[in-house]
Amino acid sequence: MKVHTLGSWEQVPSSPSTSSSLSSSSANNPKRLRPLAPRLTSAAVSTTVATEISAPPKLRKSLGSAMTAKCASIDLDVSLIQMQSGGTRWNPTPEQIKLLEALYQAGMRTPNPVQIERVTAELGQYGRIEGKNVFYWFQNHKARERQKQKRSELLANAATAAPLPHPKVQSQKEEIKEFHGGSCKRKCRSWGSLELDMEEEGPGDRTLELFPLHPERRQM
Amino acid sequence: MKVHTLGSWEQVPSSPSTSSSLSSSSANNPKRLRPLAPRLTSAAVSTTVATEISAPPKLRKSLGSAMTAKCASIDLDVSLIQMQSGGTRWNPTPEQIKLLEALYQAGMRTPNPVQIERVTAELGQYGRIEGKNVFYWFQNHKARERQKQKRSELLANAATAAPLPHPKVQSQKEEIKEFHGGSCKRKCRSWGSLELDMEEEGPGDRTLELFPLHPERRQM
DNA sequence: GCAAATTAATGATTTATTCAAG
DNA sequence: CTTGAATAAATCATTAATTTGC
Repeated sequence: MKVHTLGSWEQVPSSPSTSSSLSSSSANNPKRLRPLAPRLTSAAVSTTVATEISAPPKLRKSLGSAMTAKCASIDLDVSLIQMQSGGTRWNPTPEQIKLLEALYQAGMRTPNPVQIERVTAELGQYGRIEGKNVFYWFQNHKARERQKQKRSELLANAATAAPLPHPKVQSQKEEIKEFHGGSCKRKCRSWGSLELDMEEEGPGDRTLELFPLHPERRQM
Repeated sequence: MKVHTLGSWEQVPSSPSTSSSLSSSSANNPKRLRPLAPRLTSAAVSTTVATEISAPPKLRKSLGSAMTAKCASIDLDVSLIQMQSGGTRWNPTPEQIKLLEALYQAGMRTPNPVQIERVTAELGQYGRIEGKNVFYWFQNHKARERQKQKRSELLANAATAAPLPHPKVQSQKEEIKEFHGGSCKRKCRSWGSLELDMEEEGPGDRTLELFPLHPERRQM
């Protein structure tokens, strides 16, 4: 059965839509992380594509009214499906975070589909989670760790005034590169469909979705 | 149902864990080493987290009461993963390219899962193709068109005024920012589950109304 | 104490770069 | 050289944490 869980793409246009805002996105604010204050006033302007769903102005994740969303040609009421489970973004539980960090520390960086599946399954014990969350988490964590480090490095540099040519911390790049140069070609993450086969156990809110598409078959 | 079609992957389970051998980032490399790190730890990373998150200084949310310090262990043993290597890369046929370009010209830029499905199915008539190919094609095409344009722009500029030794551009952000700041509410592609049931070359002749690709004129 | 207004974090997408097959 | 594939950086968007006025 395939549940064509339509990509959201267009959810409930309910959110206040912080539309424009300043966006200035300050070139660089060395002081601290970007403040980035999203003005959350009720401006509601967006007017999305408006091909469908003329949802109520306000209605977040509280499925109170059943708006018969009629996207494209799917008759399922997506509203229900969507609301109950993934309307909002993933919010990791402490346990999940702990595990993820442990894995990160152990060296995991860009898990492949299989790994993602496993991790997801494991973390699923502690709360709702999908493969993409795992993937994104690693992406973001990696990037932000790097960011953090870079920042501190810079700070240290400035403070000491004695710029170390080679900071003790030398980035994994070296290592990786070596690795690659050594033999194979780039590793390739591949977008597996990698679908978990979970049934509907319980209120199950697992909308299984992972990577964008499913790879068909080997070509060639 | 459930097509565990693992995408192409090619993992050589050889790499020794290299657990936490990360070093850090070299501040500046003239050559910009490429991090790139999918050679993931394929060692069994057993992580046991027996941490009872009893009461962190700042309780996150209503964590509920079902939190019984569970112990979790994730065993990642990727050694078995060795799927058939993904072979060669997609090589579009002229027909496919034609269609893709037509779609591009018609305004398609970042197709959502459903669109990708359709396009893939359609193009599948002319040769093997996977969803990711479609996705990548649009990504690349968009980027390269932009690149091209920028280049010509720059060239024009150079002709009129500055010598401009390096063709290296660095001001693309300007434009993009402007673009975003404009008005749009980002579209959001969402990773739909979008699962096709068709085995291989499923639909011989899907009449499928061609890519809607609505004139929605997304500002993109 | 509480609820709106801010701010800090961080999840989710998009764009820019880079690598390498053909 | 062209371009499919993949990752990193930048950015947008939402949520929790914190502050503020009552």
